[in-house]
Amino acid sequence: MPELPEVETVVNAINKSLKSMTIGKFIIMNSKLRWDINKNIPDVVKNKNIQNIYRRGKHIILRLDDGYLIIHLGMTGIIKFIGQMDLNSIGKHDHYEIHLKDKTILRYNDVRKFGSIHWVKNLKDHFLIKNLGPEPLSQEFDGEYLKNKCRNRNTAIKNLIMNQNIVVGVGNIYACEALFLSSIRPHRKCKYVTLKQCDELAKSIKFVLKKSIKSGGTTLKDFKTLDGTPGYFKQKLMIYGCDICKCGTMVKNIKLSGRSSFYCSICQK
DNA sequence: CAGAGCTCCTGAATGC
DNA sequence: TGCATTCAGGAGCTCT
Repeated sequence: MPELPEVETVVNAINKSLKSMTIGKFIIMNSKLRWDINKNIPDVVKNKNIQNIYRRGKHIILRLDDGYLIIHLGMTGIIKFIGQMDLNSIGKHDHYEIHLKDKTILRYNDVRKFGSIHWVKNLKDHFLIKNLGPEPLSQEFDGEYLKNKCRNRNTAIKNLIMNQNIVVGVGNIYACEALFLSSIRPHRKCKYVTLKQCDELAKSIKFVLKKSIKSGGTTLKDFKTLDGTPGYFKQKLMIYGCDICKCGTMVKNIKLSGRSSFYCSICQK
């Protein structure tokens, strides 16, 4: 499931092939995603140059001459390079293709249809972008920032760090891992989390994300050479999906806002 | 406003 | 073997 590191990996993987290239055509095979793909996109992006490709939170942003494409991978979205020969075999879950003038073809596949693509003139005002919190790897995001957001809040700390309006890019897995590393229980109420703990938590979030980006980088090669095989990096997770903590205690799994939340009742307070 | 729960979707895993 | 049920999860939306 794509969280920030996976999106970063994808952006890195497609950056070289797309930057400064021109879109030849955009083909919609199946417009049904989280939001229906706007039928105007093929016309609007035709012959446009891709000036820049970058990540904002979990969104992939393609900056074109006069607007932006905002791509979200949802849960199961995959962008792969395909060859001319693959054009004949359109899979059940293939949704759209971007054909560049130089014959490079990108195809978007999404089994669960939680992903999306939007065309927008003004990025900052778009509803998916305008309320996003700071990037977790930025200086702005630190213990003090977190502590301020925690004040007077009754919700669980795990909900807070997964809230994209507070900080972007932290999904369920990394939230669990970061809380484990900073010895805080996922259901601890925000208002009871101390500044010291917020410090630890902010550091842990940066740590797990950086580590994953690094190991995501190793799948970058696979991503390209294997021609689209999903490059989910396999990282050793300390707590998510584990049965037993490194301390020997049984790992607990509770539901928070419908999400599986793994923690160790001994190591986390 | 804050926060909990619902919802979209499909395939894998589990139950009888 | 096979049908039915449960679950996973990003995040906007609805309701309290």
